[in-house]
Amino acid sequence: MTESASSKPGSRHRILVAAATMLGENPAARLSVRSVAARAGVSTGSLRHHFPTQRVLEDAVLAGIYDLVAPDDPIHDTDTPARDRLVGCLRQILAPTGTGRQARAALRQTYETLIATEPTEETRQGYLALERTMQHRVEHWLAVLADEGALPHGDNAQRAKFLLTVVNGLTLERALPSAESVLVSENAALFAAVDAILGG
Amino acid sequence: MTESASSKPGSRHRILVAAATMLGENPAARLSVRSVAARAGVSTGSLRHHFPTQRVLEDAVLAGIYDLVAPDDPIHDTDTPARDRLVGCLRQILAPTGTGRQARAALRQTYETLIATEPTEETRQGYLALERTMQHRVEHWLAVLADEGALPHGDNAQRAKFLLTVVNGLTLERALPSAESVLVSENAALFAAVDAILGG
DNA sequence: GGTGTGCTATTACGGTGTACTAGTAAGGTG
DNA sequence: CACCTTACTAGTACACCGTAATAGCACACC
Repeated sequence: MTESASSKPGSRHRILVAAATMLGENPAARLSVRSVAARAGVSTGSLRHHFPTQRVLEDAVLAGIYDLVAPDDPIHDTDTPARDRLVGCLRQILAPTGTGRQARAALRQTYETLIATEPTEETRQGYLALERTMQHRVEHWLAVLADEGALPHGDNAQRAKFLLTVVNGLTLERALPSAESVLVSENAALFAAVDAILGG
Repeated sequence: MTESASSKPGSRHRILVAAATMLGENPAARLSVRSVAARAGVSTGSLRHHFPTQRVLEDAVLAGIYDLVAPDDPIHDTDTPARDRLVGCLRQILAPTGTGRQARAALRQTYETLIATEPTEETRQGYLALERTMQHRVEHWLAVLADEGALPHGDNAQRAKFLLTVVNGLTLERALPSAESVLVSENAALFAAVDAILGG
């Protein structure tokens, strides 16, 4: 879809892929102005022109990381490590939330239908159904990883529940104010959660 | 107990009170080397001699604050295992949320002041201060556990952030409909999160 | 031709944490 | 007394950070 855009060597795009790559290599990377600029082969001034502030850069990376790193369900892409795949899948769940105003709007939806007042039995069942599909989706991913030996056999239901709790926390935090961009800590949280599953 | 120590005008103590005072005046203060050194009337070199790294400084002042405020914190109950203690402490910050209608009311509060509309800068700063307090509290718990060897030394800030993300997820889930009692899966999630920290 | 306009590179400023060196005061030991 | 060791302090220096300001370049448009 960005074929015309990628045909142009636009440095904005290169900056984004550089930052996303760095984050992929090291989830706790700092994405400093100079390091990203150097990686992208541009100068800090150029970077600052496209992304006036660090927050803007990080949010942009966060918004675009899915298209750049996880185009579609990557659970079967055995080229990349299992943990990266699982993190990518979880991001898929987290993606529709968006950031900033969008995240608040998304939370507004669930708040008004489920929390503001005692939900009707119908909406309640609707949410529970959606939650179950999420649960099943995550469990499916875990089953795939377990089949290929990347995950010791165990209570995948409980594991999935834990992962969804983390995702819920990130969803809430996306709508809440934050001192810095959620990008880094969110990435770290996802990897920490996945490592807790895979390593334990 | 430090009466003899406080009788000596030792700069170490002055540094601690300076840092604590700054944190008292503004919970979001940065506690930079130069600022607390200037506040304490010492040089950066002197500060670095007593507190070789910034983390040591922050942990020291955090320990001082919380031991002075809450000396009977369950984190110090060395009779029970570390993971149980940490889970108990996390429960402590999860407790005021309540369950059911109460949890929805609690979430309603934060929703209306922070998410429903773009929050004012004042409320934003207020929330960020509160979040920082939580962060410091969890970091203090982790520092205590690290001191007694139950937790390998590492990036406690990131660990605390992860734990708070899980707590946020649980608070959200407390307000959402759930098929089973939240307490069971909640317990599992807390232990899973704590084990992810302690075991990794 | 001019003249904007978008993009880039360079440089600079103030901030951070940390490392290093020199100097000083105290306290023991010959 | 002299001497050395130790704890402490100050000052400076380094590398990095985010951001702002400036100047140069290419290209479209009138």
